[in-house]
Amino acid sequence: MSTPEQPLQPLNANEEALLRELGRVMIVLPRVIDADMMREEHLPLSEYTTLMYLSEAPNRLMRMSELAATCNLSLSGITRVVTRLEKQGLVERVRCDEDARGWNAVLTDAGLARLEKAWPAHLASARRHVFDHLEGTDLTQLIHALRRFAT
Amino acid sequence: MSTPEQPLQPLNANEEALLRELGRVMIVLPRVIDADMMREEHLPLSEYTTLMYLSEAPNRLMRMSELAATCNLSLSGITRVVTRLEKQGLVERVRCDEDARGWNAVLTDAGLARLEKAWPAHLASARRHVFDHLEGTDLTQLIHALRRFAT
DNA sequence: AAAGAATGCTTGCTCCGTCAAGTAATCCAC
DNA sequence: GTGGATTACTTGACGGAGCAAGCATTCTTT
Repeated sequence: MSTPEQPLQPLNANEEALLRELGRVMIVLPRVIDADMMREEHLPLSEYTTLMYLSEAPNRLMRMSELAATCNLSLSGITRVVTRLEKQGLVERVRCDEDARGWNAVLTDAGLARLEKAWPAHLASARRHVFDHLEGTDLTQLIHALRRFAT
Repeated sequence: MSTPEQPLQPLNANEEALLRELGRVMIVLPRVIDADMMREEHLPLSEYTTLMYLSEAPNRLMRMSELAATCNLSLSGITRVVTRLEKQGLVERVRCDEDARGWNAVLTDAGLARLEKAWPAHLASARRHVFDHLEGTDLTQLIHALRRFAT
């Protein structure tokens, strides 16, 4: 390549290998976990995750925008997830007291029950695809690295 | 929960944290790298990856099914990527000599040039979102763990 | 050598998530 | 306190990726 360019060091062999594995995992892992959840619980991973974060919020309630950020979804994305969950009676939308522009998504009792029914499948999937392969890995170090990715 | 169930140990705090970070990275990392590639090169990550793997194949040529597996795409997914690349003149489809059902995707000279133009953007993105945050991480250990995920 | 099974790839359909534009409510300047 | 900007969320249009059905070719059996 003959064009002038910034001094970018190429990757070494280890970095190259990491990048390719990361590419694979990024694509495949969400797919297989979602497939597990669909097969065993007919609950997409996105909906499971949303229920999970809602269940941990005070009063099982979160503003839409807050929920979107927590779930790593766009605002329109969370609108659609919540609409689907609402149709199943698992969450409700209630207007926000202090700001009538805002909406809270609230986890219903049915939603909590659904989550409690579904979590073993999610846990099993996570074990199967992730934790069963972590022997000899320093978790703390790994978490620390992941936490800074894509920020 | 009162239903009988398999003895699933819940996750400890570290595992819980890892799972959530992994959830975030799986979702966000492909998105930001793709966004970088689009902004700087108008080349989606899926197309870049496809060109890259093709460039490394003998004769810059691969069977569709082989390419799909390598790129972690479904067969129909790779059909569509290759069709888009073909429209841009970056790859060609040529019938497979030894089996007329099969097709090879071949990287054209234009495709190779496109790849060489684009890779600095990809490398920079990978550095920015991944490698710049790996200080103090044992790469070999990490690669080894990732390689076994979702298999 | 002809018919039926299997293989390799493509196409039709659908889902899911993004972006951009739209709507409704609030904040701010004056 | 009224008009214009800003904010919170929703909706419409779009695109990417998967599955299942379809089409063409090859293999297998007799």
